Amino acid sequence: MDSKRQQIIGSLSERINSGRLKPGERLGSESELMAEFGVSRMTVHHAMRELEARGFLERRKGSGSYVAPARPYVAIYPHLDIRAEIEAAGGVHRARVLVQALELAAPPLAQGFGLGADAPLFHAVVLHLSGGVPVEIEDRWLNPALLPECMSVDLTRETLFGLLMARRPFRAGDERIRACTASDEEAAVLGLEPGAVCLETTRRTRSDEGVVTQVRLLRPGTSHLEGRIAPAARD
Amino acid sequence: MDSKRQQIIGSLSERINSGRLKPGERLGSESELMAEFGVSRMTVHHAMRELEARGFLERRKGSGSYVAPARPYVAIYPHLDIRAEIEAAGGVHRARVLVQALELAAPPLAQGFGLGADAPLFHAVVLHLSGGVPVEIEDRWLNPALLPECMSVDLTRETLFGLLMARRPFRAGDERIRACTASDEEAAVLGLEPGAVCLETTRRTRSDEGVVTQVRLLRPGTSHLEGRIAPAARD
DNA sequence: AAGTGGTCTAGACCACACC
DNA sequence: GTGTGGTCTAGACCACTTC
Repeated sequence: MDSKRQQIIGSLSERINSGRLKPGERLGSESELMAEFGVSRMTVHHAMRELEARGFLERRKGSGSYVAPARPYVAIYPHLDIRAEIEAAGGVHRARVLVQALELAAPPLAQGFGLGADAPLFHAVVLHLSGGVPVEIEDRWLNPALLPECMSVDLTRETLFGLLMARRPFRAGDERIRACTASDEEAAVLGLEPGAVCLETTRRTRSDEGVVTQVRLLRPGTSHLEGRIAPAARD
Repeated sequence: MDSKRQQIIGSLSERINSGRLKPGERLGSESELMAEFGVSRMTVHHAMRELEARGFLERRKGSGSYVAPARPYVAIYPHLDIRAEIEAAGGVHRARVLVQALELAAPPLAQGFGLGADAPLFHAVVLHLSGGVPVEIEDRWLNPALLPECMSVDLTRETLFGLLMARRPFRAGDERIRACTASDEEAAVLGLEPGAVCLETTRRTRSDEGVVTQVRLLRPGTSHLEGRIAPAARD
């Protein structure tokens, strides 16, 4: 037996999802729904409040409750942690460390981190393999102040992504995906023909203190990213 | 002046976000918080209920309220109308219709739509241009029952994406991104060298009644997709 | 048995929108 | 002024977890 609140939520959301109530249309007032469902006002109120939180309704004080405009859709990709991705696919993750050093970065890169041109950045290049097959080159720059142990970490056992998530949860970031061809060196590392087609992801994550890390991920073009489509979250 | 509910929400979420309360830790009971904040139980209750809905808390009847485990991060790509995307970039959208027909689809494709092999599907191939420059080939299959006017639509004036979004009879879907090379025909249409690198997005959207549409979007490799990184939404 | 969250009520006062 | 949603209260009963 559903609670009364759930019955109201179910009844109203059905009217909206079925299209019988269209975006912009007004619902009954709390008093009207109170009478219709035979419950107290607070019960109606909290049911509608929940529908508002879920993005089905917009409520306007002094005016009424209206069906919210349709939300845009987004594609959601959970591809952030290469190790988790490989293991989810039933593979075994291995890593080969190609670079792990403190380096003076090119000025535009250093500027992105809000550091002077003479401040060294941590630079790592790691080849990730699934069951011995190369799947991704990770080329990462990192503000060493935010992960002091970066030079002593064994990157074959831990991913920088995992470390960063545990130590330095970030707030937000942006990402770009494009198609490109591998350089001779990259092709050799990934075991591809020179000039082979690749998928490149560039990502930058920020916390309150500035840019945390910037990474370029290169995958063979034969691999693909898988995401799902859903209505955009509110906020 | 914040409402009491907002003060409670702010106070509790600050304790969680600052890390003073860690995932899994127990919060005070409703009665304790009632005393701490000097409000009635219902006020505490609804504040915590909202925090639970936002994914900060987990509440267990008979046990207590606990800080929810950290949410994983995901990359989020907006689903944009190619036309809106071009215009947002200051370009002028033009379309060239290469195919607009009802066709008998290959059996695996028809099956995906839950239709018999003898049921025709709507098939459209449209080249989208920005200021005369080709930016995308849209190759779409569509259940004609869900968009009856599909054969009479002027696809140079309206995008199928826009039409479908307006009707939005779909609930969810999946999407794949990969790098590939253009076929000779595709390269000619996009104005690229034969075998040029491209970015391919394949998308399938479903409603309660089955697959609504399946589309393959092909862009020159020089273009890129832009997304953002954020904590995964609940649900 | 004691404590927890889940639900519901009846009543009250408020700020705001609309006419 | 009337009606709307926003907020808060005090009290009640319930189902569940924990001991």
